[in-house]
Amino acid sequence: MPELPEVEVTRRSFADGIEGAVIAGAWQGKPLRWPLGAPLEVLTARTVQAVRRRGKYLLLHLDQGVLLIHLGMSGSLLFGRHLPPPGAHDHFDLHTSGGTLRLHDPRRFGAVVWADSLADPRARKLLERLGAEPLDADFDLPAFHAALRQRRAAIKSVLLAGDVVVGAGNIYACEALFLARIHPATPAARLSWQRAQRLHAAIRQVLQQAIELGGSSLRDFSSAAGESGHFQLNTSVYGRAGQPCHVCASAIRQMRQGQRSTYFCARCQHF
DNA sequence: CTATGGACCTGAATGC
DNA sequence: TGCATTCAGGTCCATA
Repeated sequence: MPELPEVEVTRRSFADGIEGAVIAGAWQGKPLRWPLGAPLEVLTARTVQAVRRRGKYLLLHLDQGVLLIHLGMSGSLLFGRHLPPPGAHDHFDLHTSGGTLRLHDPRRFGAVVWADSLADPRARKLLERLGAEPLDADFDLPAFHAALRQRRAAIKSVLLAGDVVVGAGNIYACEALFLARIHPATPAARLSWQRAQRLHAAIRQVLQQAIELGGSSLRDFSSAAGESGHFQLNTSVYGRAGQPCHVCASAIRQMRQGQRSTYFCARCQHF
């Protein structure tokens, strides 16, 4: 479930508990998407100074170096003082004086990567192509519109690529386009200033709202501790193929764009 | 350079 | 019931 809102809610859920803690050691299970890039021992005795987020990456700033964590498609983090032994899909444990941070990731598209600093080529390779932070001031409309004008690809694909603006994955890209009443297959370059403005606002609104909703739902997810606890998505279009549009009641449609499902309302969303 | 399709991996849901 | 196919919230990489 990790798009920007879920990553941000996850970050907030353990940042206070781990900041200032000292790492006692770390454990790795099966390989993740990329190797850590250093012996596990580089982490030992380091202090976690801050937990930040860039796009869908979590950045654990240590007193020496930085740990980049990505949740991939199926990853989630658990933080606690007394975790059970790692299960089949737990692949990384960071033991600290404040508790253990555990990466659970059945598909293993996630990653934990160590770098000397954010200037380290290993970190830069992962972060340098990322687009604007949608909830920050640097996500400004003129730059957004200018970037879109240079892309002939479908706007949905451009959003997913994450090099114009980060954070909206398959769910929230569909939701934002619905809110902005833009057809997902519209070439990005064809969006007028006004429509880019609607999309700009929609992206922010959808992500911000999901963070607020995610807070309560994730809390009950962690208390369920591995139980059914799937949090309820309140979507307008995503996953609603065939169901009536909440605005116009026509059936929500599903199509394929770049190997991903896109959901949209053909009546509300225009080219 | 941009755009597109394949790759990575596992489990759940669907289809015959 | 059993087995095969499809699909899933991401993104890097090779290829046109």
